[in-house]
Amino acid sequence: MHSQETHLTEIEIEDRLKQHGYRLTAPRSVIVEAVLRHNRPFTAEQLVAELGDGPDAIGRATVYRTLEVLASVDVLTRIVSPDGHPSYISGAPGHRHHLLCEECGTTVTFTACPMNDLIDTLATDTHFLIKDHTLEVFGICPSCQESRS
Amino acid sequence: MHSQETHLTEIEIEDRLKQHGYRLTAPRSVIVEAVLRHNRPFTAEQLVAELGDGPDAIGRATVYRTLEVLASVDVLTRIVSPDGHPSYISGAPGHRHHLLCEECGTTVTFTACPMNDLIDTLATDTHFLIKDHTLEVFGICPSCQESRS
DNA sequence: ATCAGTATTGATACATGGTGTCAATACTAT
DNA sequence: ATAGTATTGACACCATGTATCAATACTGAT
Ligand SMILES: [Mn+2]
Ligand SMILES: [Mn+2]
Ligand SMILES: [Zn+2]
Ligand SMILES: [Zn+2]
Repeated sequence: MHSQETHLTEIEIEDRLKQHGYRLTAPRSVIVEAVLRHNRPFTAEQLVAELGDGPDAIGRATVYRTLEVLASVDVLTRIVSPDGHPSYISGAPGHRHHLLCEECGTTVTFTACPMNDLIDTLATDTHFLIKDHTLEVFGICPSCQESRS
Repeated sequence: MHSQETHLTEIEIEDRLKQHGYRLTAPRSVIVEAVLRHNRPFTAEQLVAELGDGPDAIGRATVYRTLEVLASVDVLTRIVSPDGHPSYISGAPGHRHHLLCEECGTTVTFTACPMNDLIDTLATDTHFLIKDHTLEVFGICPSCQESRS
């Protein structure tokens, strides 16, 4: 099966931060909660807008830094769309790719990676040392297909 | 074979522009020549720096617009690296992907696309209408591997 | 519980990369 | 040669992200 609904809980994520040597702070908790409220890709600016106002406002820089941290700990994937606008998708740690709806942002995560064979071929053919790859798939989700016709 | 050295000539590119209804202008010719001088990924700003000075300086906006045009005509691939910085790679039109050296930018273009099978599976599994995909591979080229040890 | 050391925060200023406007100019088809 | 329109480029502007740095808040050790 491709789809994979598993998300870590807030506590699991905060443990993970600690395990990686990060401190547990109030702003980070707030950001983690906000991240978990999203089940679609969101931008850093969206989060800034959500959290950057009111009495316990969180600074723009902190939001950006924390998103980086969460990505480095692998509970967040930073995905750069072809038009160059980066967005974040939360999910369980591990190698994963995404199928995104271009209209509404609905995301299907899949862990099947078709690259393994190709990588071997490329390595022997080119003598490159392969380190990494990006792979994202774009389309229209069933619901958006309907509301089109 | 994966590697594919084919590049269009300046004249072929300009014909292609005409065929797509674009006018042939002096700035565009200059930009096409500049693009063809690069055999590695380059950024828009690099080109602005190369062409934005001197007597026949080309405006920043024109450089950006022309790169867009060339990409839309498929003689240029705009590739957004994971850190979000876009760069351009010239090449012959058609479906293609790239293997890039993270150190020196050396690029191997390949037309073998491992996505076809996966796309079918994803489509039947998720009922998405698949439109597009991005796939880029990163590594270290043989020459840069040597100069490391 | 207190403390010292240090990671983190957030205000601010700055940098980068890219876009919208619009009058002037240059193509191109006729 | 001309008319019509695509293109140019100066300019101002915006959006996204980063460096700095003094103030604050964690954390582990005592
Ligand atoms: Mn993969
Ligand atoms: Mn492909
Ligand atoms: Zn949709
Ligand atoms: Zn290299």
